[in-house]
Amino acid sequence: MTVRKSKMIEQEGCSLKVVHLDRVRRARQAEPAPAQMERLAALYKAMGDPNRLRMLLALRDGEMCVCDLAALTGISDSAVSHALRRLRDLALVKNRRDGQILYYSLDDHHVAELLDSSLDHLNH
Amino acid sequence: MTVRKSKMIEQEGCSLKVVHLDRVRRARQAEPAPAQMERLAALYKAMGDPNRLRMLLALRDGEMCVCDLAALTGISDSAVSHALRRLRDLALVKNRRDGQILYYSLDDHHVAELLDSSLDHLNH
DNA sequence: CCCTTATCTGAACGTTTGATCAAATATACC
DNA sequence: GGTATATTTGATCAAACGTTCAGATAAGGG
Repeated sequence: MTVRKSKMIEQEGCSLKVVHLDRVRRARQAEPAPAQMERLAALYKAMGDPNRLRMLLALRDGEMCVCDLAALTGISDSAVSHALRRLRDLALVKNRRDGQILYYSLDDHHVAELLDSSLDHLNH
Repeated sequence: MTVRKSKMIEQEGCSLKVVHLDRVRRARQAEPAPAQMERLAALYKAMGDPNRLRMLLALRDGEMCVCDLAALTGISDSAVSHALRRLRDLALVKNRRDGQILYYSLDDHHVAELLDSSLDHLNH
């Protein structure tokens, strides 16, 4: 039964083979809370899919229905619905029903700002 | 042989079943160039993995070697190396060799700013 | 030159993902 | 009620993903 290096580091009890333990400790302390980390990673992962990203970007200009988004992305209504549910679970979008039609929009202006600032950074 | 709805829309020649064709057209026009879209999605996808995200966040405070990042994340050196290659291919990180050790850092201040602004948005 | 350390590479493998299909639900209109 | 439209749901499946392992490469020190 071998004790793994990384395991030992996690226990903070050993500096075996780690080149800059101080640096690692500092990084640990500067880390956001695990819950925040997880949320941020989940957000990025959700936005990391081209179709979902297209939907989010499109919704910056106003609400759209499932059908519209299917037309925009070229995937089926069902696929769009699945994608929207994921975005809704992450509180990135919300919807409003008008008769048979569900209109989706960005949940909150922070989402739009996040997307906008990312686009800004893309253009150096 | 059935012609699919979305296919027809892509050809801009038909409004069959699409509820708001005007809205879809507008979204299309407002879309960033495909190359930009792909890059943005690739960036988000890369940052969407918890271990890669932790590495990027850690590197905001200064360079670290592969070993350090393995200690931080708890995954093997090899896994870290694979992850770093992916981040390097996307120009998110760069490295500098000092003897046997490779020091990795964020490629550019825009990367740090992107991460920082995302963290800001998390805190409403 | 051999040995050690730090990192990289490629293959393998289990897991997750995103799309599709068929069937279910919800709303509107007759 | 019945039919039509809009959307959701659950199952399924191939493709993509992240990790690990074993072996390769690079650099330093005896």
